Amino acid sequence: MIEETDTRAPDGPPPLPAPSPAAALPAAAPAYLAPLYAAQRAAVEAADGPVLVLAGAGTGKTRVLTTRLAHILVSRRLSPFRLLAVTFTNKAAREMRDRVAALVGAPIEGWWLGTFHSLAARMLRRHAELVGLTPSFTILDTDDQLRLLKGLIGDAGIDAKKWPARQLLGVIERWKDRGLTPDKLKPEDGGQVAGGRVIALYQAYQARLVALNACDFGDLLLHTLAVFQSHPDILTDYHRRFQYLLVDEYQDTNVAQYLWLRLLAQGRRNICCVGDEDQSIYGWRGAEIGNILRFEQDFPGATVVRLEENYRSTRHILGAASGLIAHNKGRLGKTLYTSRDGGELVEVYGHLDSDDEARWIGDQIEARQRAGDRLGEIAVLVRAGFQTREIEERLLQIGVPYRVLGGPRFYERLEIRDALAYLRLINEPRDDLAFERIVNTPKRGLGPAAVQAITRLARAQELPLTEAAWRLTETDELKTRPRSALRGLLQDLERWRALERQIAHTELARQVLDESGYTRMWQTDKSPEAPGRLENLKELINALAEFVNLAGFLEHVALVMEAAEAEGGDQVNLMTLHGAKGLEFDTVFLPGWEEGLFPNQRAVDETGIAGLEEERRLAYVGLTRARLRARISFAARRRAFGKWADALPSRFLDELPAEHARVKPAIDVEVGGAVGGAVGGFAEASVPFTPAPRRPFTPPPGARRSPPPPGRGVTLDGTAYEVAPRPRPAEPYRPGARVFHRKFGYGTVEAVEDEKLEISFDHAGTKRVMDGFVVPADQAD
DNA sequence: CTGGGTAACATTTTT
DNA sequence: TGTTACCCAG
Repeated sequence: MIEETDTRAPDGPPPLPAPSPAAALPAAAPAYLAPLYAAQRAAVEAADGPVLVLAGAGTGKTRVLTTRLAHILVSRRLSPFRLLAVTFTNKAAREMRDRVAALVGAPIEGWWLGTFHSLAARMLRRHAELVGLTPSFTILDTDDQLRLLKGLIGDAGIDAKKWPARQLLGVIERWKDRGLTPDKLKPEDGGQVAGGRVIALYQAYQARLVALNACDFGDLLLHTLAVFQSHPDILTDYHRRFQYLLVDEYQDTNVAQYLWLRLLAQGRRNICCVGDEDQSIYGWRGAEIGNILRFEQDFPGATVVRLEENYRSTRHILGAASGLIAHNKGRLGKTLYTSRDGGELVEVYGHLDSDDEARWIGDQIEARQRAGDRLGEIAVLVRAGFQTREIEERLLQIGVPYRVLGGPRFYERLEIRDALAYLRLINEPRDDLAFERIVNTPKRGLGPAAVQAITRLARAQELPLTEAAWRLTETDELKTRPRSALRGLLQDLERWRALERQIAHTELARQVLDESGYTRMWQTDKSPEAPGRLENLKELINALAEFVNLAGFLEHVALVMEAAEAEGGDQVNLMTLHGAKGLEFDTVFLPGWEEGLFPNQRAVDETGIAGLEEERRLAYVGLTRARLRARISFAARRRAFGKWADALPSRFLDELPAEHARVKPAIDVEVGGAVGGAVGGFAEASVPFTPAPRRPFTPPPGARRSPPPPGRGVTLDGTAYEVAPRPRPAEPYRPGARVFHRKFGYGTVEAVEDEKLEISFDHAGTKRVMDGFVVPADQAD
């Protein structure tokens, strides 16, 4: 039987929140319950048994989640040790920790809170031997995985050109997402991938991981799952421990995670999952939207609570988003409503090309700034990371401060990975990947030939590379020079390992980087990025200081560490739509709504209608990030791989309800209202999958392109144009002069050499530029 | 073995 | 356009 607290609005205006069981609470309800409305309160108070909270965008999900945890702790006088809370990102985990602490009035110590991966890693450290690992196992990242797999692909004689490691790793990871270890696969599951040898490759890959005493991300879940399944006593222990389970972003869980949760929930059945099927955007990573759609079958007797009152966005934004998402099938169906009326329509702007679009975004942001808005309340949300470049360039040029969220991770940087490889190798001598990475970094004369000799011996005798290297130094196979270089490295490693027990790990790290010559390598490097790399290494040591030991730090790095948040201050936020989930801003720009880019062509090609629906959910997520205004835009041509490519307006534009969205001309023209069709009439109404004939965007009459920068190019109609640089200045520039460059912004002249200038730009580094391309700073337009 | 050169290639989204 | 992979000369 299903008990459902339903606060859905019938047709017409939303009713007052219906009285719910929660309303009958004794008068002495705790203060933290007061700000909740009925459905929220129901979600908080339905503590026992399975609970599914369907939380629409902006309905106060986080408040419900945190209050629920606080409520369980307080009302049950429960020890935090008895809680297991799973979030999707580390950031979400931190936020939850802080907010619960604020509600309870004290920091909560000792509860199991984190991502699936970090929680699973924590468990696996305790039971590593049961799956053939030691507790100090290494967690590999994508780069390591790829290098490992590349080696195996070569060994198996698979054509690496035809089967890129990336793709094969994708196949293996999707299997892992579904809980499929090699033994669970039938030969036909491999199909013709890698000439029918993927499964064998998968097997070899797993065998290598065990030999390296390593795990990839998927293994953290799968190994833990295997432990639960083969050791009921251990599972029972966890059942006893965890009285309440809480899962955020349930729509983004994959099968392996689902199985993991189900096993843990078997004990007490107190599992609360929170999610929104309309915000499921990780299908490409193996997320199964079916998990949330099926919750009531999986957990019979579940209480289902719907949160549908949106507190975030204006009616128009909500209406536009709802109209769009209504085109999806396979929903549980929620009707979000808001009591807030009015507000601006969602505006749609067409541009001639992506440069214009970027320029327009810059202008709009400056206008908001003039209107007194904070830049931090503005976000530009793009489909793919590369889109930020053009926008960044423009913002740089006009001097609008911005930050890019979710850029490259800290630990993905070259120098950090190198440094970590040293530390990993000290921590785990069997870590061949780390060994390979640093044998010849910095250069010590151990090139391909030496490495090959080590590898050959390691293979023949089934030894880790470190061990094989030791033996090799005792033979005369290597010439004396490389041999003594190798011996030197091995002795250093031994020494550092011994040192680890004696000195603080931060000091150890510093010494390792120093004595290995790694620091010196960057100090003597004169490339412009070298100073930054040294900076990052310093930061690495600082980060290290926050951990009790090296092992703890290495785990943190693999699972948690993110790029340092860009320095504070009031800045515009640039990020991908995926990265924006869970955030909100007053003003949101959504550029690049073009067929092929958004919806993304590959998503549609690879997964068909499911992919298209996921793209649509992504659009929904984007729109619902906006509190006050959302501005969508598209361009008729966009730079791709440095070349211009034509683009058609996204079919999603046609799906925006006309009463909530309006097409606006982008540049210098007055056109009244919509041009036709649902919103814009940019395209024929599209039926998913019959790629409807799409009409190219024709700019509104009178649209004026901003003047092209000096240089050569091709205009929209295909004719080549050439714009001469401005005439040479009458007076030559002198060092110290302030100048402005169209692309790089403001800067100071460092050196003058005939008509060539060396300019140190405020935001774009030092460049050499012809003087005709800059103007004195005070003459900048 | 190293470093500089050119050619080919890539862009979805991330724990 | 920007990065990486491979090739050749020193």
